[in-house]
Amino acid sequence: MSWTDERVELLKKMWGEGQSASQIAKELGGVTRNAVIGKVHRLGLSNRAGSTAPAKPAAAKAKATAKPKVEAAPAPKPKAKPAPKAAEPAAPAPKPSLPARRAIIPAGQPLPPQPSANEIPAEALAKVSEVEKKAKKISVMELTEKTCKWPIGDPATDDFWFCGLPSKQGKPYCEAHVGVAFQPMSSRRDRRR
DNA sequence: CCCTGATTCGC
DNA sequence: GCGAATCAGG
Repeated sequence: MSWTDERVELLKKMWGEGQSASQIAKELGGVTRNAVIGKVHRLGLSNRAGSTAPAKPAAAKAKATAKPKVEAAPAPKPKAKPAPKAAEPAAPAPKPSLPARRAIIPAGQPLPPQPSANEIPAEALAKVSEVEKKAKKISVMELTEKTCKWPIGDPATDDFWFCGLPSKQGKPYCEAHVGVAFQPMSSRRDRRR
């Protein structure tokens, strides 16, 4: 597969939305997450909201197979960029408004079934109860792709908030809530594949 | 062990 | 330019 204009566009879009490289790769198909990341770098858009490693002072890593690359030109090059990360002119947004990053909550994920019906393993429910005690109680505004979107309380009252705990990979909920949210599928027999 | 992005370097 | 291999961190 090659990086057609459309594919690059989708890449930019998804990356901008905070999608992970693997997710983007999966969506695009025919490419690995490495390819996506590589492309991202080449496109100049690399940093976005805090990622896995927030503090990375771009340390010069001397690897094992260190190539005796004779660069280090003593001549003061104006375009040398050994400097720590600074603002990158890569995205000269002519639009002063619209924050570059918007925590868009895609409605793609299945909405949480209200924790009422369904017979969910007592353990799972217990776990949820426990989790809800230490939930971050975040508001809808604070939801991101990485926060558990499990609603707690009555939406019609003030006693309503979202779990907010770190959601599990790809899932919209945290560990505990994933347990009760995605369990209903076949409790007895019916074993797929 | 799962994941994440970052970087390098042969192609 | 591309991306697998590798690195480094959560």
